[in-house]
Amino acid sequence: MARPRAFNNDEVLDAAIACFWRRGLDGTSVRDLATQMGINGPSLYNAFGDKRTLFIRSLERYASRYMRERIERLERHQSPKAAIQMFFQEVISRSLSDPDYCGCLIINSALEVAPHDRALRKVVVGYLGEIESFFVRCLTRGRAANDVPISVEIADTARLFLGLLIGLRVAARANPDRVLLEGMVRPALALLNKSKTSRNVSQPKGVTQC
Amino acid sequence: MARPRAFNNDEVLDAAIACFWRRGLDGTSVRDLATQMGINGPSLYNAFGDKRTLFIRSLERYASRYMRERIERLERHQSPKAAIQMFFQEVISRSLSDPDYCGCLIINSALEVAPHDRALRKVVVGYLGEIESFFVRCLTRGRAANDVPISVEIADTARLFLGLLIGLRVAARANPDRVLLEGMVRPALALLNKSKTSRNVSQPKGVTQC
DNA sequence: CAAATTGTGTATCGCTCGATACAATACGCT
DNA sequence: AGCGTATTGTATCGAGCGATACACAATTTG
Repeated sequence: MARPRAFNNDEVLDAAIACFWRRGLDGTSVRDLATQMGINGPSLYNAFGDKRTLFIRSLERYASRYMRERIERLERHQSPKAAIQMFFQEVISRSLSDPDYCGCLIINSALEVAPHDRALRKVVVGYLGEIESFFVRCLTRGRAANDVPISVEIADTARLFLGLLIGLRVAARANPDRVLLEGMVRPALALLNKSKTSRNVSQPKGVTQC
Repeated sequence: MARPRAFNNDEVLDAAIACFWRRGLDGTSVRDLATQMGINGPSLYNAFGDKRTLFIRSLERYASRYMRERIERLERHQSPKAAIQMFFQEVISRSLSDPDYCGCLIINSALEVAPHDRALRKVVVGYLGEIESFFVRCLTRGRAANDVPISVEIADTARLFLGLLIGLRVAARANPDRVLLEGMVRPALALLNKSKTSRNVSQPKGVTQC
């Protein structure tokens, strides 16, 4: 019963995600946002409240479109162990092919905004927890399928993978070097291939296992 | 042969470090800096050029006072393997007792400024390389002392530790939880104790395993 | 059609930012 | 002492910030 919106919320949110992804919350101005979203400042405030709220909405959409998409796709189509391996392989591939050093919006936010914003910290911690849970599920199912060695302590190994993922994405922003990124992941993934009963086969160096 | 400085460069640099540590480069204003450093704006510019140059000076002093201090102290007084273990133990202890969620200035900078500043990126990458080299040295010496299993691939394991350190400090800024931080480190440090704890038999040289 | 309501576009608010102009000040030097 | 020089304090610059006032446009409802 009034004038309708001239834009689609999800489409302009994607533009906002791109802005925050590259420059962070403080590094992105409302003018940048409005320009990239193709709307005017007042329309932005009318639709999303303020910059921080727009950031929260963008972060939530990012989590769905990128993090959860990857997790659900890998869990649906891969074996538990392969899901973990391909998860890191995809992240490394993405990090190396990104000319803007964007990294991961969630992890960027964990460092930029979480320490200074209690509510946003809880949101970010929740997203990180989803990633950790993904690792826990994969490890649990992998062990049930006898595909993950008994020597792997599931809870701590999931935490290791989470920490390594964070380190990987942060390191890639400063130094996106394939040798470094693949190297830091290799010994961790090797934990999943330790032979359970007899000898194991060492991975040839320089080859990304998948 | 003129009016002398009314302040000590190192002392005010320590105050600048505290500011940048808490809020980052963009999050710290020149007014904040001047106030905390106990000097006036023009004195700051006269002594250090501009904010970015002051940040570089602060970062360099931080690297010496904190990162290199820890590395040199641990390498001097601990066995190679214990140096690595205590390194992580100290970082976790520090992260858990820090009410301001400061993290590590170098790692914070890797995410905040490195992607947007080529010169600073090289500086940060250099500092990260020093940490990686510390791990390489410890692992090399530990293996020479028969204290690190032959199964440990030194270069990649050093990269793993670097990645894990970064992930640890970033995660701690968003979620400083002892269970999480100690858990993510435990499986990595366990790599250093593999064949030792399982059952006796320190590795006879010449027997290749894994 | 007219009234009511909501989005849009222009212009701008008050504020803080990084960085300086300028004059007063305090020291070493001869 | 008194000149030369570097530092200090005050006051402020132009630019960009987040956010909004206000009039106009577009749509639904009566």
